[in-house]
Amino acid sequence: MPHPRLRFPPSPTGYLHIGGARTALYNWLYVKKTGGTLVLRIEDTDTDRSSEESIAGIIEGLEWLGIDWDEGPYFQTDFSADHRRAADKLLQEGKAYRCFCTREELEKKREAALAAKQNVGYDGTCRHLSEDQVEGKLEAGLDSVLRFKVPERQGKIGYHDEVLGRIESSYAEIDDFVIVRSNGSPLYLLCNVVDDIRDRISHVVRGQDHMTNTIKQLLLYEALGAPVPIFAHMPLTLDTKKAKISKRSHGEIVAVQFYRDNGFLPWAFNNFLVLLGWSPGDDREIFSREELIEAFSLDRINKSASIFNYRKGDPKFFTDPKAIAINEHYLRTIPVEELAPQVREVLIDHGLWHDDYDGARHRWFLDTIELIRSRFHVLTDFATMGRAYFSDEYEIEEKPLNKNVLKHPGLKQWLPELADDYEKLSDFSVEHTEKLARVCAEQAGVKPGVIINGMRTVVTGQLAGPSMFDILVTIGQEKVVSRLKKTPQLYP
RNA sequence: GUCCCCAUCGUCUAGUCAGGUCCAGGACACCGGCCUUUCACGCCGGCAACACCGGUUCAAAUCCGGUUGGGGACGCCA
Repeated sequence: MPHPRLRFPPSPTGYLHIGGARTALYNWLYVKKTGGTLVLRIEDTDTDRSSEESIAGIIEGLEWLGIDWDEGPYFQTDFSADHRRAADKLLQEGKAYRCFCTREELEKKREAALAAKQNVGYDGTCRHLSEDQVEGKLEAGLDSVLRFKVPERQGKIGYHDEVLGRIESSYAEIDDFVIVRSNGSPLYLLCNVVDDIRDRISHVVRGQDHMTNTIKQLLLYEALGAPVPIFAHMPLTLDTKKAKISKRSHGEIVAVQFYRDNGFLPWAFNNFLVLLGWSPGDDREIFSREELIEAFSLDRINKSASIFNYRKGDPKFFTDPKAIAINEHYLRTIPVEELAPQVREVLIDHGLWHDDYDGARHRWFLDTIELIRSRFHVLTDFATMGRAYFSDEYEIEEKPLNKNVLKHPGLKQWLPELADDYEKLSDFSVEHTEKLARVCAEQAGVKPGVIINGMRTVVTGQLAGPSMFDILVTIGQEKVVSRLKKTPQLYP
């Protein structure tokens, strides 16, 4: 295999969802590993359901993930001449035939078969129509579709799947499938094969939901006289009720965009996705881009479906806990310089950005991220839990307000007094602020924790956070003094 | 109904092809402990699985058969 050529062929009928993203990722990884080419092909032949926004959304999603492609985007509808030519050829060569069965008739038969618990496939009504009969119906102006004529052969057809091994199916089990609509437009099964042949696709990596398509497409490759590519069918991703995840039934939680909007690091999300159905064979779970490309292989893709562990209404985890765990791992461990631009974006979005964070206060900005990030899970936490570091307008959370402030009425005096002391401090350092806080506690006759935790609540609005005196120094003398002096306003 | 695929902790998974080193390893989640001004990080410890039945074998998570369960497909969608 000199130069692998793979493709990601989304249909633009909605946003990019995690199943599609994972398929794109696996294709991308294989291409990167083998030095191959990735083709992006938009399969927009379903004109009723395809939309421009959807195309934009899918491309945006791929770009956010960092999944780039080498060719395309191609649009399937731009190649309809190819598809029609292939269909004509099949008809001419007797490998396809006109079928005049109406949708109504077909639907009726289908329902009857289902009700009688009979096989539901096409019964071949039009397969043996004589030329005269076909002419007659055509002259009568009847609509017809083109069906592929599955060869009448004994035995089985099959292929080697890189994930699943040998897959086969009896010829007798395969129904004559429609390849061209009555309006003349060719359908997926055909278009997809014609395009893959033209694009010289060598490897088809797609979901297991395509397995029956693959069997039919094998026939198409043969009929069109083209070599078949290598196939690898990935396991599906199911929900906790073991239903296939879909845009329709799961909504935004399965949309890639949701993860971008909720503070995921793109690479962290890729890292989560790749583990849904693949593992390196050892205990590693966190991979850099280079490590993952190096470790990836098709034959280590799992055979069985994985579950996207999203529990609706879970108060603690807004999505799969493992996804969050991986994201927070990256959030807390990547070089702060790498994280800073992404925090910057979030702060801009929330109106918390100051330009001097790029200039005079850049060091401060980096140090602040370093100080607070170990408690955060997603980027947006910098704008919510971390708000008091970047703005004077922040909320005091109710729980710490009650527990750390209101419970100790004395703080009404102690904290402003401490603020006076802090104001006089010429060296506003961790050592000095701590010393004064402890003196303050001693004079008040309370444990240092009372002063410290009261101060934390007043200064940050939060129940928990980094070491208190690091916070003070980070937020700065002036702001700390001013915030502490306002303590009495918190009491009713 | 027919065909295809799959089956290890709650979840993601290692181990299955080349049977013994597995009374099954890791991660997440959960529970406990240490650390600590809080919370988190970190560290230490714990809970927790080979779907079932039969066969082959000295030996089965691993091989074979069956059962059950789950999923997918069966469209003039992709």
